[in-house]
Amino acid sequence: MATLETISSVDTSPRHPIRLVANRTGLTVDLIRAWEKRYHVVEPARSDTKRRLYSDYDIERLRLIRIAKQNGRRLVDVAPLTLEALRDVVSEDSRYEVSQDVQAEIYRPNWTSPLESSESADDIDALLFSVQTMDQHRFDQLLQEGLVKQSLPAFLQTVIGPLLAEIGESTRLGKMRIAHEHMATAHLRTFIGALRFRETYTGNEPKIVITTPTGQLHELGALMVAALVSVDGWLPVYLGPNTPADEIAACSMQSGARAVSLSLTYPADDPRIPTELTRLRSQLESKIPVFVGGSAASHHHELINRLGLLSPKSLDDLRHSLNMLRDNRFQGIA
Amino acid sequence: MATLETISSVDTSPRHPIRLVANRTGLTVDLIRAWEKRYHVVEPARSDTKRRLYSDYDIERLRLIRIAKQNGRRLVDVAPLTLEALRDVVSEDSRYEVSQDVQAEIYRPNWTSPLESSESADDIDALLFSVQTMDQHRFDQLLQEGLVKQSLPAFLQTVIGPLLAEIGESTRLGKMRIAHEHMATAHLRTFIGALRFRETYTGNEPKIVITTPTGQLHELGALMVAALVSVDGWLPVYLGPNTPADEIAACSMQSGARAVSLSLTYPADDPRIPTELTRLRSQLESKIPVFVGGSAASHHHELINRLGLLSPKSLDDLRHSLNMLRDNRFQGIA
DNA sequence: TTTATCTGGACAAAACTAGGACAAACTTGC
DNA sequence: GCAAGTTTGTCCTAGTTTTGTCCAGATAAA
Repeated sequence: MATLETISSVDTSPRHPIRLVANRTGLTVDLIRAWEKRYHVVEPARSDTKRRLYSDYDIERLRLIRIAKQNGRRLVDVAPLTLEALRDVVSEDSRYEVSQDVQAEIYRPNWTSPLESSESADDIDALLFSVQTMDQHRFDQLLQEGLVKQSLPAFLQTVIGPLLAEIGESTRLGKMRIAHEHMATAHLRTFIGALRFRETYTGNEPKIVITTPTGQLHELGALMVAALVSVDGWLPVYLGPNTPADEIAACSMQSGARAVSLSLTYPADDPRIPTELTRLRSQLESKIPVFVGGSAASHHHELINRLGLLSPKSLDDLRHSLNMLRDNRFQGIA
Repeated sequence: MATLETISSVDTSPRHPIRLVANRTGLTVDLIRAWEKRYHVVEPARSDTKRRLYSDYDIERLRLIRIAKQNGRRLVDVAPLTLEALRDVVSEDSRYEVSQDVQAEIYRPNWTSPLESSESADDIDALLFSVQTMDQHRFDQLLQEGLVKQSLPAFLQTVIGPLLAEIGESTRLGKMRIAHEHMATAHLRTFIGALRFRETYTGNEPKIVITTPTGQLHELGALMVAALVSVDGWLPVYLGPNTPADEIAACSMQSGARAVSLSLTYPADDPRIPTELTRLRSQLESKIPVFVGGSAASHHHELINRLGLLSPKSLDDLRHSLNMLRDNRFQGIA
């Protein structure tokens, strides 16, 4: 499992002119030079005409030093530190004394994947670090970057899922504040929500209603599903969290949806869940499959089987089933 | 919208005269020739009378080089790159920074007065209709169009605000289903959330923590405030809904926020509100103003006054107070 | 004829470099 | 609490490199 301490390697080849460094770090050109002159904060390579050439490593150091300064550190103190030491300092400054009354709210991952490459672990570490330091801009940046590196489904499974799990766990254990979790959740909500607009829209896509049932307030799992299925040519009818069974059924009928997907995360043992699922199944046409996923789905294994609902084991499993359904090769309901 | 990985099968047949290239790229004719002379940025084919003939490929390269320059790259560095390499460079840069020049071209806030109310009313009707017919695509389209017609603050005040009120009222009266409200809310959440990314980020903006207190689950009001204040040069630290007072205070301190803004909508008479507001005020430094807005704020008028909180009468009122605060001319707390 | 483009070169603005000055903010010693 | 020293961001000068614009005279296109 990813830890906060792992350091991701940073490119040290010198190639960036000073103006670009200023743009990226938010420092002025003058200031970067002054820091170099006085404290050798960074010693960039030079071009053959003496122009400064900075590496990614330099930029990252400057960025962190800027944050350290904002946290009240003195330049003399942080100037000689290595990148790793700087990260520690910034992290320490932003870490708060752990609150004693750790709230019982457990944020569980949705459809967590066991697969986790070391590369993704680095990404997750960087993301967690930016959450702890409340560096929102960096957090968004890392999300954008991560998405470029791999396909959307892979990104959701190897980065976003584990990230949510780690944030939830850290918050539960008191290693992270609830405020940090809130910030991360709000940004992820925006980020994942925006993903759906990248897809084309022809008007002929089969529709799928995606939401969480009454009492389930965490919507990120459902939203991930919405982003995911739109890749495979479905049009998600996304209703957000906390939708009563009657409304899900009514919406499915009005929109002519071919399927329904629900996400269960917290609380896992909400007594309303059996009632709601039963109502939903009875009001929907039987040819419309209902998928139930999320970390709390396993708590209702018996109920799900009894009602003839479907419980995909992973996001990939869900995609596969939906692809079959879309192509009329679906035999999920015996 | 285009897919993520557009394959670059750009036409390389030479056919465009230099004037057209200048118009399309935004460069001057002289400059294009100078770049060719000095760095062989593009080596266009020639007509039989020595006229330069550029291909689509050339134009695309010139366009990208112009952007790379605005991002702080030097011409010598980017001139020899292939189209693909240029795309990589530009996309890498755009993830890390927002060039002021480029941004100014894209987004010029025009402080025009809001359009006539009858026009906005038409927009709202169209939006409501698309909600009732569950036409998500149309709904998004109308939101995008509406934003183009007027400035962001005006749009939020004359369209989004009234729209939310109307949807809430319709649902309460049973004229609209809960499912419709959910769908609209989910889409608005995505839409407004994405608005914040249009703004530049320099790292020097004063911060403002924006959220709703414990028990208040509706976040759209708070999110609107976040979008709004970012126009005026604030950096919103957005925590989503339902944040305990202790967490708001801790977050304000860690992020070094200059202000806090809360949104109260439903339930209006939640008994936790007085406790939470009192706790928050006592834990925050007194120099940090707390703004309390939203439709339910008026229910707590007496409490707000007693605690020395601020209750702006409108979004404009809030903006005005924040502008004063940002420029250190704030005298809101007597 | 009028307008657009060509070549080669001149020139000026902008950006970068090095070194240093200065004032505001912050520390330290008393 | 005050004075002296230190730290730190900003600005200035002067010289160099890079980059954008302009000009003149010639040729081609409209």
